[in-house]
Amino acid sequence: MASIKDVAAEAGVSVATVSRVLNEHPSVSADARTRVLAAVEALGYRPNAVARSLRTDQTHTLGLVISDVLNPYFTELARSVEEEARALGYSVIIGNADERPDLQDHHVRTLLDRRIDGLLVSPTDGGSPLMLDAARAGTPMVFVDRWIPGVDVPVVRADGREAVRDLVAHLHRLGHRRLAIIAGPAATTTGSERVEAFREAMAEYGIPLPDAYTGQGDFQAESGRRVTEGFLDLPEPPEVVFAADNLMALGALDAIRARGLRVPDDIALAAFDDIPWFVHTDPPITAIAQPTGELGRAAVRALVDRIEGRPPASVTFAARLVVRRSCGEPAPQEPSPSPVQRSTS
Amino acid sequence: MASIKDVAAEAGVSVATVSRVLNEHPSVSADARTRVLAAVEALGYRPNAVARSLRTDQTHTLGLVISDVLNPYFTELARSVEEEARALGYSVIIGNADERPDLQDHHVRTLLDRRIDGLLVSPTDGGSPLMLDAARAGTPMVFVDRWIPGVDVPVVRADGREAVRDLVAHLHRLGHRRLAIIAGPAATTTGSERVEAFREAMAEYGIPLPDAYTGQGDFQAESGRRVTEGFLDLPEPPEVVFAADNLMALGALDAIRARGLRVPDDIALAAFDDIPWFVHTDPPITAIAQPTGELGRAAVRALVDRIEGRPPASVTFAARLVVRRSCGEPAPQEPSPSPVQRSTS
DNA sequence: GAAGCTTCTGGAATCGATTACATCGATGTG
DNA sequence: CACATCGATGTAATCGATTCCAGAAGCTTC
Repeated sequence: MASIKDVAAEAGVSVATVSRVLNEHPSVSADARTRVLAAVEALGYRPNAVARSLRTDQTHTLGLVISDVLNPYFTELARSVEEEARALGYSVIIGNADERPDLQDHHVRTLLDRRIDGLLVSPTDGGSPLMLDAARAGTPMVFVDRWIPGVDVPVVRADGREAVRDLVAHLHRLGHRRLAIIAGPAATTTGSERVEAFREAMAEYGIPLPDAYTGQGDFQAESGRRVTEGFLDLPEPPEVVFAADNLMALGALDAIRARGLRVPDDIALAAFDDIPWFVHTDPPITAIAQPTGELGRAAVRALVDRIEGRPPASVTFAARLVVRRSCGEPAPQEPSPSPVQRSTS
Repeated sequence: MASIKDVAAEAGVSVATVSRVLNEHPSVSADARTRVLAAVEALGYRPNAVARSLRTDQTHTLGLVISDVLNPYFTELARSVEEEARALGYSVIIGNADERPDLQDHHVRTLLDRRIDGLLVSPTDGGSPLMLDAARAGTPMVFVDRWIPGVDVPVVRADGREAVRDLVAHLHRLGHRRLAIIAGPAATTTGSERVEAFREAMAEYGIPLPDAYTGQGDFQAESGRRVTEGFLDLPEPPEVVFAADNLMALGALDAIRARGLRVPDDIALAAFDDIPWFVHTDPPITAIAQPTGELGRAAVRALVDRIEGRPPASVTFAARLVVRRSCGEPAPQEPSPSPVQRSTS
């Protein structure tokens, strides 16, 4: 592959001049510029990003470490992150932690070794020493969706508290009193916050959340199935199961279906994180929707602000309840195209 | 961030010795080794992958350019690719083309600029000059899922011909005669092949595939909706709609639902590419399943073979029909956990 | 016509690693 | 004892860019 030296030779100038042309430095004669551009064209030359990064100490690359690519929520997040980053002149390298701290560490390490300019993380756990050290050492970093308390890193996330309260109100209005939750890992903020919000909202209606109705999941479908089976085995099973993410809701649906039970007649179901398929499941699932695209874009902007020396800001969006039929009430007319719509930018 | 020089100074040796220790070169004294390792530990030193790549001309990185991350099929593909690559000591950088040739080009260019060791592509179109040039110039490359005819690049894919024949047999047995298809872009192999296979299988039953029953989609949900609306507007609408991918099936479902029609009573639906959610849609959707994980892993192995100087081989897997209720017949008992199962490696 | 300014250009240092080659002391061999 | 061999180490070149610095050429200006 042609290097800058080849271009310089072909154009009859020095490598310094070639570099100047490539970087649009003002003091290059028109003549030299055209000769260089012609040589670039002739040789099909493309600058070596590796060499450039070594010299400039910038990779124009962001790392994004997410907890699970297979989760449509994170997929959409990743897409919007890449989109915004591209618009700002950055590439994105995605690391999929699969909810495993060791894998998360692997990716963080690999990304730091590559000297990415900044890191976007949705932590799987309380934060490994590696990540905390990096943050302390000044690696530009922003938490998105989930965060780690006590670390001085901007957070871009959605607050579901209000929406959870709306959900509990909705359930209460439908007459449900025995509400159960499939929680996420307590080590994640989204894992603990959603239970907290649920418990608090229930308290407002004087409903307790007994331990038996609090199942420990790990944000994966399989755990949703397991926990739901546990609920169904109880002497007095809950009337509603609220899954703290969409994959656990899928698992719950599997478990309910395996018993031959029906939603919402035998048991109601709701989920955190809305996805297009929820419109077409049997029945359509009531969910709490996050402005995922906004989240991703805001996170990138905050990170790039930090990288480029501007003060980054934490941002919190609001989530909102989307009522469908899985909790009992006939759904209101849903504007048909909305949940499938995608930004086509 | 500490460099190899700092480590050398700290350990009281030359950078060459440090490098030797790091690369497990045999001729290093035990004494020097321990001093270097201590210095590495003390400084928290991590080798700069950028500098290393520049010198060795290897990045230990694969590029993966897929057509659409939001499509669960490609998400799963990406996941298995990363998994296998990691096992073989490589990282993966994903580029999402969003079914747009210009974006595909952007990512191919960026990846080549970064001097990735090899490229895995599921082409969105017939192949831009850039990609073809790269292949011709000797960049290790493997096509996965989709490919470009006439280019000397190994292909790892699934052959759906047999499964499509099974599908048509299934539909015929149920009494359906007016079969329509929402095709993918003709520029993609999967776009044209699936229509071809469908047409041929129908021919075996003496059923024609009129133009009015062949809708042109682009593998996105919106096109599935649009095409399906066209079908429903026909004086004699089809009895079955077969969507060439899962997102277009989602769009079709939207369109059917918006008209207040029911599946399969008013119109039957089937899709190419099976996803976990198809078990829980209303009704569960009959689909053709690809061994997606196998595909990803085999593609990585072929690419790494090529990179490391071994002869790479094309591989073709078989797809299989998964019958559910969306075409009319009561579904056979489906082993409950299977479609949600994930490789936990 | 000399001095002082621009404008353009090239030489060379530099980023952080790897690695060919040279060196040096210790050991083995005839 | 002289010489070859071997293990351990350091020096320096190198990868492909960017960029500081110095110098050449062309203009102004007095």
